[in-house]
Amino acid sequence: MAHMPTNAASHPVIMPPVTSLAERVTAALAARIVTGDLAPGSRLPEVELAGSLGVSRNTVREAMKALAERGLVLLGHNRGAVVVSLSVDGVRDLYRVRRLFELSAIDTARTMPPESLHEVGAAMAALAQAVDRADPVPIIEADLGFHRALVRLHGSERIDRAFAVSLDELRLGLGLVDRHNTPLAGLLDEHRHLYSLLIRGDFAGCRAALARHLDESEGRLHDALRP
Amino acid sequence: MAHMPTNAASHPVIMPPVTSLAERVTAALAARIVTGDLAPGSRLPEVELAGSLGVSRNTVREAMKALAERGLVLLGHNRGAVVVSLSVDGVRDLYRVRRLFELSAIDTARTMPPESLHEVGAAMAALAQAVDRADPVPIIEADLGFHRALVRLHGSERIDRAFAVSLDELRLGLGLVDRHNTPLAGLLDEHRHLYSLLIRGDFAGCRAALARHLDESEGRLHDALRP
DNA sequence: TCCTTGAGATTGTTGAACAATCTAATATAC
DNA sequence: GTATATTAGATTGTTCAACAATCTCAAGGA
Repeated sequence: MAHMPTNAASHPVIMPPVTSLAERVTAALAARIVTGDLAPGSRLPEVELAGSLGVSRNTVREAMKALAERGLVLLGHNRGAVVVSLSVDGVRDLYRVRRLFELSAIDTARTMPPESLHEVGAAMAALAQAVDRADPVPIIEADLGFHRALVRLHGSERIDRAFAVSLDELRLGLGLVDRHNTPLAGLLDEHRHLYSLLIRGDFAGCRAALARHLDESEGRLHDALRP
Repeated sequence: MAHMPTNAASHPVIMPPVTSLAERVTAALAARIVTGDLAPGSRLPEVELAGSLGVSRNTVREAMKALAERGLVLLGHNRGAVVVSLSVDGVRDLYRVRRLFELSAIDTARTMPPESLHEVGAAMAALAQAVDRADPVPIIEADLGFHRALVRLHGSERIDRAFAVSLDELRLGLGLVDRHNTPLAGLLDEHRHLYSLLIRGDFAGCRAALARHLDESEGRLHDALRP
């Protein structure tokens, strides 16, 4: 029983070896939020969730705190948690963050050995595969994965963490956009273009293309927020 | 009793109107950590803290989670919380974050009306005043305040929040540096120089000077970590 | 119409309890 | 004597039940 080989060495830090119950609840609620199962503006009563999830109210409470840190719910004193609803200002702010993290990442690639880009390449391949299957959720995930790979070029664990927070909010937004008007082929081509510019070493071109890509993405999100 | 004018309008969002107990515990522990009262590497037993603070273990637990999010303690499954000890790599990473947030902030100032810089000016004045009183803790606070004001030029609430996380860790580090070798006058002059370049509109010069400032600051921190 | 005044619901916080896990000292085997 | 097992104690993870504080909202009175 106790001789099971710990795969910590072979699998450095992919999935946390032990996930606390609160973390799993956090993940479950986060998933329901980003898929729209829990609509923006919904209240999240602790007792009800505790009952339906089969965990204690304290555990739900811990999850709420975590979700609030990730920007997925708003917490008010004695007012409970509410699923965030992206505002126009919020989207604008979110894309300020994206531009800061992603455009600067391209700059860091200038002084890096080409093999540092392999993670971006892997993310690119994953995106192509996801688009091929035409399943919306994995596509969103792969899209975000590509941009996360870009930000990883910074080589900073703290920058990754900070960007991850915004990624959660962004995931929430992309769920609204790609439901109806999905320019799938265009999406794949755009990312392929960004990647080719990057590995070709045309950093200025890549930066400009990425800036355009973000502008358009922000525009689509604003449109999806309008009705 | 109920007619007390709510000063929410006159005092927008300075201090949270109601601070939950867990938040106050978090603040208290954070203060003890950054002042060195709780040394790096110290374990933080929940029951002991709950007893000494006169709160329940659950509340301490919530505070731990919050401190972990702010990077002030490390949390391990079934292993409790430990005060972080800044490593050489950690400092290097921390300054990557500072460069990303602060240098880019100067760039945003290019396209902003000059009056947007008044917050930086206020922070500058506060720093001068703190240095005048020669009290170490307020000086550190004012130093950080200046750089936070810089980052605020982004005009992004999310960027502010992300930077605030790093500020907590940085505060921890600066507490180590400024204890013994305090080039007080130099510190004030450097910041005055940065500010004058900024309001003069010499953005390229300011960017370069800030880069140097950060390099030196990082160097001092690495030296303080050596013994 | 506006303000008060409730009752009901929800959150904030506590205390105690038990299971799971870690830590370290002890005992055992070689 | 060193190394491995074993055990006991301490600490954390999680749950439950209760009470106080606060919010919400509807009913009633000025």
